[in-house]
Amino acid sequence: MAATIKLFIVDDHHMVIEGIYSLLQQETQLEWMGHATNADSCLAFLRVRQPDILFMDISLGETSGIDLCKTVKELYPAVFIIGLSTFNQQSFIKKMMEHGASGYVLKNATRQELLQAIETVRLGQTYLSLEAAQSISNQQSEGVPLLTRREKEVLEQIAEGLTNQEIAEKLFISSTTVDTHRKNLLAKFKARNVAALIMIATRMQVI
Amino acid sequence: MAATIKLFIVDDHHMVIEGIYSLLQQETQLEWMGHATNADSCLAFLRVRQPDILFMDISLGETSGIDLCKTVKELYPAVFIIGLSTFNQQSFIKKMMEHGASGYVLKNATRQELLQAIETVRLGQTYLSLEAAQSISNQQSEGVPLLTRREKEVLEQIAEGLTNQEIAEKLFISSTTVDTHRKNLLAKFKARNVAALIMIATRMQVI
DNA sequence: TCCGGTATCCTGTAAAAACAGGATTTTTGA
DNA sequence: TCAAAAATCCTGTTTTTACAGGATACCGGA
Repeated sequence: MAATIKLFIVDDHHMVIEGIYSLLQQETQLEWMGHATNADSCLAFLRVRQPDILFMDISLGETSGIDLCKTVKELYPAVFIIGLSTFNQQSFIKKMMEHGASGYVLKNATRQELLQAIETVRLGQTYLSLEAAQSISNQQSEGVPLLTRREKEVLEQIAEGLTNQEIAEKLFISSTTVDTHRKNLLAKFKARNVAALIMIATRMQVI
Repeated sequence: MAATIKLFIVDDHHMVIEGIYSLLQQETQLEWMGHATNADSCLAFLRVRQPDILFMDISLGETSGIDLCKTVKELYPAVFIIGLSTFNQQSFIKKMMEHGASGYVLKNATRQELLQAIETVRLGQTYLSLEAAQSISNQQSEGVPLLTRREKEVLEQIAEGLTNQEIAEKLFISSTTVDTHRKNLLAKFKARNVAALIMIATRMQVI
């Protein structure tokens, strides 16, 4: 690598901060600018200086990493963000990427993986750790049925626990119409009943 | 402290291992015996040598830290175990304690907290990190309801889309019993119906 | 030993969902 | 503009769930 790459990390777990420091401390081409343990102090730091790459935990106590990711990208588009998480939750990964993250590594990543992620992201490319990549490519889009606007609305209301009658009143349609949509939803998701429907839909991140 | 305290850590996240090493490396009265990234190699190590204190992650990939905790305590009652987790999940903490853990710290613990935990546990007392203690006392309010073994089984089957009758046959019980469990599940999760139940339960990562 | 929690089972009713098999109107994109 | 897709609405029947209000048996911990 040519120039020094400036890094910053925001994570509410000291062990993780120390761990990532420790794993990368020998790399002379990397410069640690510091760390923050919450969204506010991270933003406060960024107002003064910006790193090239920002490691960001997905769950920052109260504030979600997703939100912070969005904010940072709006204010400082040049900062590349790499998500950090112990969860291999594809929904989180997806949302972070949608909000401008450039990459994603799990906290059980090795030194090699971290370096690879930094390299890749710095070039403006996307890095997904192996497990994360698997997780994304596996389920998603494969087998996710295409829902109409109305079907999605009805599905959300069902998930809220409303009955057909209640949904009908809420959406100003007949309960038999709701029933039809329900029927179509079950067919599209190949679900036997509403329990399986909600289960499958949440797994597919439709709701 | 008088004698050297021997430590070992089992955690499947490199960052956490590096982090805890890093946080405690300056303490001369502490001796790191090493680390393991899974239950098997941890047990393999223990067959040869035993630490005074064993830091143990609650989620070790496939194997649960809960199980490992139990096994270790059966084989080596003299080893004090301190649970480690990013989750502030009261049920996990409780289970670990029930299975012989002497303490519990969250992964966002500071150096001081870790030292305090080690000190306390070494004396045979119980150490719960502040947040963990709060979490235990709070419990019900906004937390995940405590499910029994059977309720969890039934919940899983409901999520699969099985009817009461089918679940009954599968678990070799009466369908009215399944109905009772279902009733209790709805009450515990404060759900109006099965749709809301599955929604809430998945959100809480119970299923 | 006794108590509380768990698990089991029951009867009965009302409500809701699931299933079958339609039809009509509205929207929309090639 | 015209067909396809979407959204709307029926009438039924059957199955399942939700809810009410019980009872009994077992087991592990105080």
